[in-house]
Amino acid sequence: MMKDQYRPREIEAAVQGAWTANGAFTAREDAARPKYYCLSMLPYPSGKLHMGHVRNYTIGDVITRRMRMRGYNVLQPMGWDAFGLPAENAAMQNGVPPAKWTYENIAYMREQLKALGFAIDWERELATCQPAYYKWNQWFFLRMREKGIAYKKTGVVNWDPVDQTVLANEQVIDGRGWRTGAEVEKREMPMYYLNITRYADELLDSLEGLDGWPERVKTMQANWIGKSEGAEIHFPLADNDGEDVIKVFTTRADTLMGATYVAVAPEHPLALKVAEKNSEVAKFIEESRKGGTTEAAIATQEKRGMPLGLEAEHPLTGEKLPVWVANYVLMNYGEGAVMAVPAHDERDFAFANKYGLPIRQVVACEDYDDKEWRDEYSDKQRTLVNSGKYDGLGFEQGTDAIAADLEQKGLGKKRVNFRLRDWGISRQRFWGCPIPLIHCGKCGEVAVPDNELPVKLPEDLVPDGSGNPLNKCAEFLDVKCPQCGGAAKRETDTMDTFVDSSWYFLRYTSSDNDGAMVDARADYWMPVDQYIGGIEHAILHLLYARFWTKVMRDLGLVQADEPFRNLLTQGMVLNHIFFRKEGAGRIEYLPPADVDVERNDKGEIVAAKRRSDGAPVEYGGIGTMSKSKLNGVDPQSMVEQYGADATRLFMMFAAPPEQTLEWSDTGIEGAWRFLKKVWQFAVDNEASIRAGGESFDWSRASDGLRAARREIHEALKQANADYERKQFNTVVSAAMKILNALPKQSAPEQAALVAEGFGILLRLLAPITPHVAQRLWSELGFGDDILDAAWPEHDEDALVSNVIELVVQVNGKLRGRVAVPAAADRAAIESAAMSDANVQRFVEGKTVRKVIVVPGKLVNVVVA
RNA sequence: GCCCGGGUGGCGGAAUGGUAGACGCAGCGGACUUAAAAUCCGCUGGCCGCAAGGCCGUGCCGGUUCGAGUCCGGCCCUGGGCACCA
Repeated sequence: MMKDQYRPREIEAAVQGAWTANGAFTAREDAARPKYYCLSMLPYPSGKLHMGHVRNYTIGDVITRRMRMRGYNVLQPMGWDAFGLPAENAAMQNGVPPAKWTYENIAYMREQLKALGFAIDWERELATCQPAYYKWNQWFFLRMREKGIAYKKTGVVNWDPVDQTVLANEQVIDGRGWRTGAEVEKREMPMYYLNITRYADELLDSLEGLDGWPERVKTMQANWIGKSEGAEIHFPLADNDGEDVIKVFTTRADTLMGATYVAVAPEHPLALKVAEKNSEVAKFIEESRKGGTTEAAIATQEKRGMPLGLEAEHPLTGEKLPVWVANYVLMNYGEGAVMAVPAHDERDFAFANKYGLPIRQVVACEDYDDKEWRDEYSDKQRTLVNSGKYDGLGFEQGTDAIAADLEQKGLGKKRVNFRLRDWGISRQRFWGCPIPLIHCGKCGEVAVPDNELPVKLPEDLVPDGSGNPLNKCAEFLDVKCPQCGGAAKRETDTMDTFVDSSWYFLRYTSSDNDGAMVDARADYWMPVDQYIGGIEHAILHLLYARFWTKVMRDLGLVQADEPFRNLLTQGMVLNHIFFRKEGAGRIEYLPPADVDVERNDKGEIVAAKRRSDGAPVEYGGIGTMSKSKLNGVDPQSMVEQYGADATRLFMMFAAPPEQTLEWSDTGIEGAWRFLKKVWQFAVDNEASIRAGGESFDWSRASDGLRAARREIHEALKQANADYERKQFNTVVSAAMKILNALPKQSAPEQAALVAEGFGILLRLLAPITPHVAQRLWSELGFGDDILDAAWPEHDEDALVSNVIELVVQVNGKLRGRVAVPAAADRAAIESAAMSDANVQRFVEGKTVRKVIVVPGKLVNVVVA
């Protein structure tokens, strides 16, 4: 007998226990079955799960479980992105080593994931801070170093003064550190780079083949790579000690004959050299360096510059052109210098007008006015004028001809330029993967031999906030040089944590292999069939992972060209925000749970009060759940209150996966209520369900039974289509429709309907609410294990009806409904439609022009 | 400025060019209860109407079509990405 009450905690614990006991989610390579690798982005072990995690992993779990029921050999692994700054910060606060903090968080969050019932193969679990994992970061870094893909370069780097570390360009947002928000400073520092630009073309071109990726993610990557075709042009310097040529990049080489000056960036070596002797220039450089780097500042910043007192030769005419330093030239794009063609470039135009530099029109435009810019001046569809032998040529011909002449003189050539920079991976941080190098006074920089890997990070050090503690750790620092045996020092820089997450999906396939980074099992599982994660990783992580996979391919480690076949970027989880204004402009946020809300007739929030004392509270609208705004909802308390199934169900029902999701307390209660109804239905109809399992001849069933069955199969058909396009909210709707279509208290003659319908319902729900589905499935005698139950498909015969209702329109407006036999021919349908009284009213006295019949749907009578 | 999304009831959201608002939440009414909770039943886009039914309605303006939330053109608002990119 079934228990009367739906008790999720009891059910979920028991079902999860059974899964663990029989290793239900252990994945084995099996050539006989089609494989499916379903992967969610691994979490950072910050302490506890948040709702974004729950959403992410529920989406992945739903896909995983459904594919398994459809007969696929499915792998869903899990791991921890375990290196990074928060562990260091927590260590400083609590005086606990980052390792301890991290491993404790992992242990806690692992239990949370298990309590949510995800079908994860825990045998493959990894944490990127484990030596067994990062050993291969180091090993592969050395391979890349041998190939020149990893190389050392001193460069200007972004220095975050708060975190005391170097940031990648990608980690600088509006001139501020992406974590700290502190204004970034420039520093020179030797560091290691990965030559991702070598792969820029392939990374761009193979985007096209990624049909399973959202278009916008591909666009963002393409923009980031930023390929532009043009030419490199050299402007010889007339007389200058040292530098002999200014290199520029341009996409408009055809307009070279219109160049009237050359401009370099404030950070350009030439400008810096002049600044040594010219305090005016030095002052200008200093000012433009601190001139705001924020978006708004750049957009409104005036174009400013000053002459350097140098002259460069035009590469074709030899004409002497003044060299300027200008704040609108960017050091980190192209060559940090431009040839200025004021007549045909809007920025040069403004600059030339401001400083009275010459403007020379070289592209045909009628009524050219050198005081007022018009967009047609930079139109590539026009032909060259005032350009000597190049006159009359178009953009492409002109570019080709000029590039050919430049090449002959050794002063330029066609070239492709990328916005993408090489990836600087050195970090002056402790809690990261050590870069496996040794500095020897005699031998220089020496690689740690493979058989001495991994270079282990001491797990007992506690950073104190004054830089990297490895620099003070003799045990780590002092080593013998692998080449000469003399005293030497270890490199103390660690790798960017994006390195760790650039290949973890490959390690899952071979996580128990101590002797190799990956083995043949990688080629069984790769590529990942479905990857799920936040849109915030659309550029960096996904680009790095694609790059890393291609390098591994080129070093013969894997066959895959691309790591992720299908990508789903889930939307954020939002909640209401409430706050109070304290004195001195301070804002105090309040958790929504502590606030009582007053709504107007339209349901809009008009007032809010703190529950404890009734003090008024301001409503801040809806925003992403965040620690600072205190509007997060703890998944743990939801699971305790409503169960994992209800939590998962609400997450899937509240919005389609890619859209933002608004948290709703009443919404999760609705999900909970639905599961209670499902349970109650099983209790009330147990006998029918057990009795109805025999095969049944539906062709002899009553109209009522067949109508109910039709509803169920229509909902099933819709659910399957929606599962296929990953619109899980309407899958849940379909499940609700099925429950609504079933008789609440079934009579004996309804047994077959109830048994079939409820069996369909349980299997539709199994991926979303696996515990309750499993319990009811086995309890009601459908089978032992719903995990491997056959996925339900609708019965086409069930959709057939003897009588169908057609909508009748007159001139496209709904005027009536008529029931006709399914077999009715066109004439019969038309006459039935015309005989409807209301339709008659609108047709009377008018001429019927034509009648459109859409089979099974509607009739539209066109009158005039 | 350029490139992507998105604008549908009180709310979350449904609708292969064919009944706009499925499913749920909230609200209202009723049943059960001493009462409350839970549960169950009904109503619920706006306006007019006793009703039958009618008119209006998917950001705005126009177009294509027998028929447009859906397709096309032009706007407005909004979210995101990129950006003095040469």
